[in-house]
Amino acid sequence: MEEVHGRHSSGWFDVCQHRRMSNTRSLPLLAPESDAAAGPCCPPLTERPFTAEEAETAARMFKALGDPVRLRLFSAVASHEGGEACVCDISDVGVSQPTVSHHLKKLKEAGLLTSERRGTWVYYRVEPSVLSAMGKLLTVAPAVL
Amino acid sequence: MEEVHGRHSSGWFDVCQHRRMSNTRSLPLLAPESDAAAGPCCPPLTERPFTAEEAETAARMFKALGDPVRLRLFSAVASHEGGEACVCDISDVGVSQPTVSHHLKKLKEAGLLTSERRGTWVYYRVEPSVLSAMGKLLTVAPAVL
DNA sequence: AGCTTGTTTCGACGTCTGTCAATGTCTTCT
DNA sequence: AGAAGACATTGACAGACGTCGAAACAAGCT
Repeated sequence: MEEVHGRHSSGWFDVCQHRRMSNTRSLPLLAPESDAAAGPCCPPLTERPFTAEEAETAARMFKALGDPVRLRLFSAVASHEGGEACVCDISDVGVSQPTVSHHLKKLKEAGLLTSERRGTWVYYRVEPSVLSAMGKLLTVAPAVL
Repeated sequence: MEEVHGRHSSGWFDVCQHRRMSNTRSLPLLAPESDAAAGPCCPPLTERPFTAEEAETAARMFKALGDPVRLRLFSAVASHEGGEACVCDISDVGVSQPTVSHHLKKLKEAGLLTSERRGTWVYYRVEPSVLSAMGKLLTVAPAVL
């Protein structure tokens, strides 16, 4: 058996790689649909003091990324080819597999990831609108001072 | 007694307002100095999977902003004129004064704020290098997919 | 049908976190 | 010196959180 890369049994990896190009749909960058956490949440942090509601919303996203394991998982998904990854490809973060699942669920609840089951595997994708929203949040206004 | 805005005794508020315009210095937007938590911590989230160390570092910052009260405090400081504010000007976030102090300490420990005592009051400033570092973190690479 | 593999859910445990009242420290004013 | 105001620290407590093993669920394979 040619052991390719670690603790997984042979066979499933190529399948994962093979399935990779099945979604060429462009992600809805600014589609404000039903999802609550996503979308146009808040102004830049430096523009004006946040209201209680804005802070509640934005803090949810920051909190989701405030755990090292979650951050690694999120980064792994975000940097994966096609912008998606199956759990088996990213669960090498030093914690048990149920814990990985728990964190992925948290990221999903925070609106940062979406999941889809295709056959045996579950694929996670980043929600790009949220990413850009958070980027805007941290935009330092050029000529504020 | 003219109850102005809640649970604070009268008198100190207007004094704070008066002190407010005493600093017109422009903030060093990209001064990379000695501070440990700040500076070049991590690549963009979408570039490659974070290592354990990178995740640990970046998660600390996200975690610090992962609380609504802290986020309001940080936003209040960041959006204040001159980029700094005394505690008395931003402590109207619905929690007790010790709790405000506790959160400001957390933000300071995370490297997001610095504090300086001037006379009776303590002024908090944002650490701009950290802000821009977090902004870069959330940069979505243009042509990744 | 049974077995195997990938993933989620459940239940429990210890730790961390946000909150407050009470107290302490530092500074200014009288 | 004494009093008062601004802010920090301490101690305590309830709730949230991260973690795991065990069990459940889902899909493919023999």
